[in-house]
Amino acid sequence: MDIRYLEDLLCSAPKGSRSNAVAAPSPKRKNRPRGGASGDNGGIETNKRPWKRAGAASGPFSGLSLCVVSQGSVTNNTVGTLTREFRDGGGQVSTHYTPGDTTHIVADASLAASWEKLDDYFSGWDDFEDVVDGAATAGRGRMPDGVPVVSSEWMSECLRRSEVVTAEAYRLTPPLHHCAAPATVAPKQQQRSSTATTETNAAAEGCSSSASPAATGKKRILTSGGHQTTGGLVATRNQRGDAARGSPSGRGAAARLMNLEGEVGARKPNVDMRRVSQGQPSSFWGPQSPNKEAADMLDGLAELCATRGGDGSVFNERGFKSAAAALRMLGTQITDIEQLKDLRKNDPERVRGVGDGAMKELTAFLAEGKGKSRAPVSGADPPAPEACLKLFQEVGWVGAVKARQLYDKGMRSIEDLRTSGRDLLTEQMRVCLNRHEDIKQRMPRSEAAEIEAAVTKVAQSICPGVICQACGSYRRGKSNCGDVDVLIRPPEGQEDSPMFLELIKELTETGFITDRLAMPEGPYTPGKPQTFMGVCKLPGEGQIHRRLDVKLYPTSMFAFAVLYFTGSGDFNMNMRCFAKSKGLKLNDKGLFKVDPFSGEEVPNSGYSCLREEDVFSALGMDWIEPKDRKGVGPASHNQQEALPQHQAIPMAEAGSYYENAEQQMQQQQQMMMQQQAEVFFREEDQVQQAICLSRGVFDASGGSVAAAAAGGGGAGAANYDGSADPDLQEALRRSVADTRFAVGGGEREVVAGGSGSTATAASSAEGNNGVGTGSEHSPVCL
DNA sequence: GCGCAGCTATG
DNA sequence: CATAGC
DNA sequence: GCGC
Ligand SMILES: O=c1ccn([C@H]2C[C@H](O)[C@@H](COP(=O)(O)OP(=O)(O)OP(=O)(O)O)O2)c(=O)[nH]1
Ligand SMILES: [Mg+2]
Repeated sequence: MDIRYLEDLLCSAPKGSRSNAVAAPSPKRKNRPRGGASGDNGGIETNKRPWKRAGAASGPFSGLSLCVVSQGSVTNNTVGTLTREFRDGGGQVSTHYTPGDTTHIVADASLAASWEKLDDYFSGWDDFEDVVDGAATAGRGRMPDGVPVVSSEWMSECLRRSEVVTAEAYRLTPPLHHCAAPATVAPKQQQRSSTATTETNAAAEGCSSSASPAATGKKRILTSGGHQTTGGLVATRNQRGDAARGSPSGRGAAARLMNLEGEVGARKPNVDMRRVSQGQPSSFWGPQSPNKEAADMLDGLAELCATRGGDGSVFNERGFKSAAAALRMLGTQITDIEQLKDLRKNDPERVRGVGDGAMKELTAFLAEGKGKSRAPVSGADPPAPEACLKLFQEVGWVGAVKARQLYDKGMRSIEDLRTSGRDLLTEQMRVCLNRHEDIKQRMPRSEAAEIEAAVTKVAQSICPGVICQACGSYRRGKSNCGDVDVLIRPPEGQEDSPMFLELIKELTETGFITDRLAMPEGPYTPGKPQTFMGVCKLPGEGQIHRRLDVKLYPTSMFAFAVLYFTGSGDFNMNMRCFAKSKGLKLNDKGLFKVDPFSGEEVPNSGYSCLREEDVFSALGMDWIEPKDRKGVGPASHNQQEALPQHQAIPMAEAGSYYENAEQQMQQQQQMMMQQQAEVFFREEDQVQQAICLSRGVFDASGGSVAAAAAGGGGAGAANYDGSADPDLQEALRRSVADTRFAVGGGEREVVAGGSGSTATAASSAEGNNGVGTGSEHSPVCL
């Protein structure tokens, strides 16, 4: 792939004459593959060191005195975590720079990328005096000399190897011809318009931190609004490597756990178990990864793949994205392709996602003097074709193919489409074109709430007892939403009412719904989910059109539907992949067994889950808050032993397959227990624990790997051979504990029954009112 | 060389 | 079936 | 395109 395409794409400026041509970037991004981790920022990173409880002062780090320069709450971010670990290892860590004493300065993510910033940091220290417990008054003005300034990766590495690693490789490079410090936002005011093009999780107060114990105490975060680049430090190449790759001889419970994990890891290197929802590594370094430019370049290529479309483009897009994400995760700046080659050879884990394709692009990129912005080639009069394609695709329902057709017919701008292209478009495209200026904007969260309420009101008037819930980015707590995704559940027993069509009709007649993009097909079948997609507008002056999706599901599917519709898309992909690796199929209607021979869904094998939580449990997963449902990296990165990648198992090999499965069972069970224990004991998992406890779930799981699982809905279950079935399935279910999700306390109260069976006593009545699942918005146990 | 989530509506 | 979107 |  030629980089010049990218240049064309990126550099073509908005045309003066043609008002609508090549406009500002729009949020629209469709038809993507699974994302290689996008830009979310997540939570709490955890990690344990073997010497944890060992007496301090004599660890591997005695004699070191670090000055940690961090932005955000140090106690809460990962630097904080690293700090504690480091102290446990005998090192000294403070936020003060003490000439003559300080041996290393550690800069956190937010400061690592720019020397100037770091310098500012030292001069502006006063502003940060509430960081930790010190009126930090350090070397004002200039950067101290002689003391190495390193990225926090250095700390991670030291901790990982439990020895003092040379600082060289982690030194932050001073000269740094200053890669774009783009009108850098002062750390203090990071406010952003609520209708920005990027969503943040800034319902933060409401739904996030509630559970982070360390946060409560003293420090408040610097930024007022949500989004702090929370010094959210992590042991970058996160824990997995650290833990499994068994560090030194461990002691203590924690260490034991880790070693056990290591054993498992011996067979399956990737037993991270903790990641997933939480820390979103890709943005770990925030908007200022040392490799931002290179990563952006790769992301640009990804985008380019998408706009050009074609066979496999979806996967190309994903590929570039994951390479970009990997690069962003690197704490050290790559200035020479050789550095990457080394990493790929010596520490492949850290650069997972960067393959030959990306290497090729990076070679070219680095060669041509990175800082130097790529030739501002185009921007010329004939708009770059790619730019046009991209522009057209910002209109709903116009994809790569249609965009090219339009281009071939001479269209060059939105305006062209409006004046002479209308009859080239489908009805859906016409609607989206009409409303384009409105629809392309994201709406503030509050407006999404109003829209939800508007729908709810009418729905309830038509069908008392109905439940409506906005899902999607709204339920994930985002501060702005691209559309509103409303889910509807009629009261049980009324699944056959025509309320859905009535609702749409009513909303249309009142003028709330202005356009229809898609409606359920044909003759309507009771008990079947129904979907409306369209455009709506709240009454009143100054309101603009918004995309609205409404879906109705019967009660038996509702939990699955909520899970699906809450997303994120990446999260769904990962979770479904995980389910698949266990021989199951998860979709918006249920969780089913899959016949390993045919690859088909086993009839009547659906698990009965009335609440979202039941679905997590059924998969052996710990609950994940909606706000944390981000999905980490492509599932392919975790695929390692995902059993039959899905090909049906040939009859001939069935025997050995079963044997294998059976064998695995024992050790798998053990593994399960370990994990349970891990979750139970690991203090960093207080969050999860708290949630579990509050849900009254823990009692049910006390080690009992029991129950559940078993034959799905008796009937159609084992139709490919009753023999080893439940066991096989059990084995399948347990066999893959991959890194996508923390696999926790067994099956708990879920029951795998025929789809009909009203799931077991839905244990805790409250269920959802834990931390911010958006419970305040959820009228029902989800 | 294979698989990459799983599904719906439109034309 | 291909395309686009959730 | 990436991992296996
Ligand atoms: O490829 C996809 C796209 C979406 N979804 C699910 C998850 C997603 O959260 C939900 C709603 O889709 P939407 O496109 O509205 O995404 P969102 O998460 O709500 O973000 P936005 O704020 O852009 O609407 O549908 C998927 O499972 N797969
Ligand atoms: Mg949405």
